[in-house]
Formats: sequence, C-alpha cells, structure tokens
Amino acid sequence: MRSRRPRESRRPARCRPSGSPTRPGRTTCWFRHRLRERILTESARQGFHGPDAAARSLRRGRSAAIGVLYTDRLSYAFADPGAVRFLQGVSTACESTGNELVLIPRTSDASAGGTAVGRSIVDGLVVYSVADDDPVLAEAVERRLPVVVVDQPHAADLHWVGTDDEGGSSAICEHVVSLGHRRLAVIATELTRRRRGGLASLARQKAATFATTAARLRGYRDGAAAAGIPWSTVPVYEAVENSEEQGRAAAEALLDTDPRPTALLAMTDQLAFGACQAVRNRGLDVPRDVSVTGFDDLPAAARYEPPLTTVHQPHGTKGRVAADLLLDLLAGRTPEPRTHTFPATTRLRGSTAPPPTRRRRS
Amino acid sequence: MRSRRPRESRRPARCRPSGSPTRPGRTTCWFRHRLRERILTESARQGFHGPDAAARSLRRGRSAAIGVLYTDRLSYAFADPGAVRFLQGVSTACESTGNELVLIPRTSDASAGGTAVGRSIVDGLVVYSVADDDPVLAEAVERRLPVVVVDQPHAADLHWVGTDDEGGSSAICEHVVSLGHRRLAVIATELTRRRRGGLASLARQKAATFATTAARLRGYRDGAAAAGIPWSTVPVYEAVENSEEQGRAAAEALLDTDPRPTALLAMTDQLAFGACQAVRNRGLDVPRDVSVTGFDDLPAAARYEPPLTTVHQPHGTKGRVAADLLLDLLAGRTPEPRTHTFPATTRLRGSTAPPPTRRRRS
DNA sequence: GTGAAAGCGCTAACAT
DNA sequence: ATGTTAGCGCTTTCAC
Repeated sequence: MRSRRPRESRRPARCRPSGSPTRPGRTTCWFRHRLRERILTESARQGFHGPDAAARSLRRGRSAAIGVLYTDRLSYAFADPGAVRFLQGVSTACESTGNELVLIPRTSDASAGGTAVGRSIVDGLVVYSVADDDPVLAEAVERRLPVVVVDQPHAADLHWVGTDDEGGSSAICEHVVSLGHRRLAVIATELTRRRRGGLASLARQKAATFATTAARLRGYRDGAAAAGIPWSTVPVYEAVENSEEQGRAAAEALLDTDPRPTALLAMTDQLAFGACQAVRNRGLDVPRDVSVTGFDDLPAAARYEPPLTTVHQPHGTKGRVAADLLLDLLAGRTPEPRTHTFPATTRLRGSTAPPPTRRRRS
Repeated sequence: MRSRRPRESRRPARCRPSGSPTRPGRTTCWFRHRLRERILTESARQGFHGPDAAARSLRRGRSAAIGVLYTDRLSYAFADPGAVRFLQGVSTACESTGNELVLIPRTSDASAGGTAVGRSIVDGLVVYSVADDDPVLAEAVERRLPVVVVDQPHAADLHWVGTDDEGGSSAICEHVVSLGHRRLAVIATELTRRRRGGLASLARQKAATFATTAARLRGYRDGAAAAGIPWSTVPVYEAVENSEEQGRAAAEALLDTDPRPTALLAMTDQLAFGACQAVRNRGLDVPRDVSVTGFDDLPAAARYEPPLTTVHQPHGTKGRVAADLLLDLLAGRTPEPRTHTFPATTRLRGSTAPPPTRRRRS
C-alpha cells in the first residue's frame, strides 16, 4: 500500500462542533466545522449562513426543483399569453409541494460550462412545446431525469400532456366551411426551428417539425377536404412568432392573394387578433367580409370586438397536469395514464359568418 | 493520532477512469469512476448521464442561477400582468448571460427540510415586492447571498430598484383635483401581510407594511392636500388582491359612501378596470359621472374603453435592471448607483373628466 | 504533458 | 441517546 497520511491529517476533525447538539440553548444546526473555524479566526462578526443548498442537494440526490424548457427564448414565454397560463399551472403544482420552478434559458451552444439544460440543478424536466428535432430535447433525455413533454413532440416513450390539436382545428375548419366559405387561408405558427416567414409551399408544410403546427395543419386540411376543398388551393402563411404583429403581416399577404380568401384560419388567438386588425385596415369588416378564427381561447378572445371564434384549450390545466405528472414520477410513483390529451373545443363567436357573396364554384 | 485507515482503502482509486482522457476516440468526459463501475457491474445498458449539476455547483461554489422571491403565492405572479412583465425583464437579463431563473415558492413554514428560500440553489436573489416585515426577506438576507430588492421594502443597505410611487400618485391625484374633483376615494392594494379587505381606517393606513402601498397613499394624500382636501374625508378601500374582481368590489363599496365620490383613484390598472365595470353596473358613466385612474399603464390601459388615465411605470425595465444589478454583483463588480428609481409618469387619457356638477363646497 | 487526490458541506449510516 | 465517519461527483491543485 502506498504510504499516504490518513485523511484526518488534513481535514479538520469533524464537521460537527464539540458542543452538544441537543443541549438547550444551542442551535441544533451544528454543521460546518470549517466555516466556523474561519468565522472564529478571520472575523467574529459573521453569522451562520444556513445550510449550503448545493451540498445538501448533492448529498440527498434531490434538489426539490423542476425545470421548464421552452421552445424559444425564455423572455418570449412571458410575451405569450398561452405560455404564461401554462407556467401558472406549473407553478400551482410546484407551490403545493414546495418545489422550486427553474426556468432554463436556451444558451448559445458555445456557452462555457455546458448548456443550461445540462447544468441546471433540477430533479425533473418539463419540455414545453419544442420541435421534434430540437437538440435541447435530446439533451434533456440524455440527463436521464424524469421528463414530461408538453404539446410536442409526441415522443412515444415519454410522458406526455397536450391538446387534441388535430381534432380542434378540423372542427373549426368544418364550422367555417359549413358557413359556406370556399376560399380559405391559414395563418400558421412556426413550421421548423429555422424559421421562414411567408407563404409556405406544400413541401415546406410536409417538412414541419413543430408537431402542433403540423397537427393543426392536418386538421384544417381534413376540415377542408370534408367540403371538397383541395388543400393545394389553401394558401398557408408561416408566422415567425406568435404575435399580433405577425398576424397582421400574414393577413396582409393573404388578403393580397387572388382570389381573396373569405376566411382566415389562424393557429393562435394572437395571430387572429392581428389578422382582424389587418382586415379592418383594408376597410373590410370582420366577419361580414372576412371571417377570422383563432386557437387557444385566451380570456381576451371572448372580450374582443368582434368576439373571436376560436378553439379552447386549457393552458393552465396542461401546466398543472404536466407538473403533477412530473412530481408523481419524482415521488417514485408510476402515474397512469402516461399521456393526457385534452379536448380542444370550438367556441363559436362573432368573428365568423357566411361569406359575403355566395357564389357557386366555377 | 487516532489510528484510522487512509481514505483510499474505502474509496475507489480515482474519479478518472484509467483510459487516457485526451486520446482520440475516447470521450473527453472521464468523470465518475464509481458510476462507471456500477455501469460495468450492474448493467451495461446505462449511458453517461452528463456531469452532475449539484456536485459541480458545490465544487465551483456557483450555480449559474438567480432566484426570484414574490410577495405572494407563486402562481399569483402569473396572474398579475405587472409581475409577468417584470419577470420577462428578469428573464431577458438571464438569457443574455445563460443563467437559470429560479422561481421560489412561498412554502408553508412547517415544510420539511427548511423553507424553499433557504434551500434553493441560487447565486443571488431578487426580492420582488414583499412587505417590510416579511420573514422571507429576513431569510433571504440571512443567506448572505447578493440580494436586489425591487419596489419594496426600501431597505437602506440593499441594492434597490423601484419606481417613484409617491411622485406618480401625487401627480395623478393633482390632475384629478385640478379637474375640480373634491370627493375622492382610493382603491388601495394590500396594506399589510395579514390582509383585510374593506375600508381602511387612518390607523390601519398608518400601519401599512407594504412600502409601495404606503408610498402611493402618501402621494394621493399630498395631491389632495394641495387642493385643500383633508385626507380624513377620503375613504380608502383595501383590496385583498390585484384583480378586476377586487376592483369591482372596492368600487361598489366606495360608491355607496355618502357623499358619493366623483373620482376613484386605484393603485393598479387591474383594480381600475374592475372599478370602471362597477361604475357602469350602476348605470353611471366613466368619466362623465365618475372619473377613474389606475397605476401601472399596462398595454391594456390604452386600449381600454374609455382609455385609462394612469401612471406609467416600466415593469419590464425594472426586471431587467434588477437582474443586471444582481448579475453585476455576482460577477464581483460593485455596481453604482446602488439604487435605481424610475420615474412614474402620468398618462392622461379618457377615464378622467371634470366632475358632473361643479358645486362649491358648503 | 499525464495522473492522483483533496475536499466543497452536508447527511445517512453506523458506532458507541 | 450522542458521536463519528464515509462519501455524494465534481474541479482544482499538486505531484510526477
């Protein structure tokens, strides 16, 4: 055996100071011998900082925190009302168990010390609405922590929470065509991680890696097909972010197509609000000249003028259920079912009406 | 010296496996001897989970995360538009440096393993809008981590970011009285941690421990005093949360006081929105019969019908500046100035007008 | 260059 | 009951 001095020769005798721990009048926190030494030698004015959280986590193997990964830049989540309500649901679950909620930024890959998802101190991860091919998802599963995926991607072996996007969008499209609309146009959310605004070809639509966008596209397509409208006649404008501004830009481009669409199907309420503004900016009326539909049913949708016909999905509940699922996993339970698909229900309101002139197809 | 065996006799030889670390074809991640042993012995199917985040943090003494503490239940923060914008600002700063953002829930004090603020793994804390006597603040400073306080309390020795609440509220009150209003009423945010809804006596107003509430109250009082209105004639209704619902309840109570107020000064836009609804529910008009003012200047304020006269404060900027301050502190810099007070500027819009009948004081 | 080991501060397990 | 110690997995420092 190599001769090396026992550990004690360098390490101070023990972490617990000699005072009896349970004796009345002494604190029961008897940790940190070395720090106390420093306190006594260097300066007596320092107090006890409380137990070190990282050491505690290392030892216990738990941090009592769950992480949330968002598709986009973290700050965009706070600009997206659906994401905010989702996070509210997550935080509701967290506070009931006292877990911290860690919002993990997307780090530029060259960042030192690994990416934020790799070094975040969490017991589990909620992956919210990322593209199928997003490397951040791979990083998340590589950590071998419990993972709950929300909305997308629909990975088979991961716990999953989401909405019946396809059903919701086919239903609302069916409603629109049942009113008599034949010239439809779609305002879509991002199709791929590398965004490209503007009209999206059928090929690009096929190549979509955002699962919810693809699902809603399929729903619209099926709804249109039910009325005999070939999908190739439906222009699809891809927005680069979920904002009213982008909805406006999309609607402006789509209203320029010939023949002009009589119905605009937007994949989010925010995009729909922007579309309504663009329609009005042309001197047209919603819904008299152009019908507009949304998706999400934000609280603002019902108060909008005109009240927005949209598809309801329970953002807050999704967040709560996703977090509960994760917390169950962390507690060692094996929650069933592994997937929760919430229904997407159409809310028929004032932004849809029959098309202005009911002209039979040529 | 006590005879004890050297540490090596129990600890596996080294943490780095024998393979040459830099030889091409081998991963450069050569950590975790013990785990690798387990991998080889127990099951070969496990992979390398990535470096352990807690161990890394313990060793480095940094977690690359900053924590945010909120007055209230965490989930309420997501229901408060001002708080959401604040968090957006914080997250903007975080993502620029790749720091995680930890939202710390308020744990019921009896929670096992200490409170969440004590055990959260963060390098610094942003304390957002808590009462002067909130124990969570004491816990935060006891951790001896860098702390930035936002809005309240105005603790002298801590870095601080906030708004000129007193100036903003006195200015908007002066505007209202300059229109001729003499019967004012205030819809206040919480006065103390133990909430009590309803009309607040002068004694209770004096006892306020929420610094921003107290500051706005002082501002209103000074604005009223400038017009010779004694503060004792101004009823103050304390809302128990920042919601339209509470604004409605407050306005209903205040409109029942005799003589009926002609102007309602609300301490947040949300409360003001609710107040407007209550006024209309009585068959009265804003601003013809009753003027209403807010505070915050949410994006919705300008779009409201009528557009809300309110006080602007830069929620998002406050969040960004607070986080930048904290990140500076963490980087070892000593940011100057230690306090940032943003101006609160009045936005005169359509919800204020002269009182209905200009009757000289009896 | 390559390799070894000390130890961050805590807690669970074991020793008395 | 009270006291002791090993070691979580990493990184930094030191030794070769």
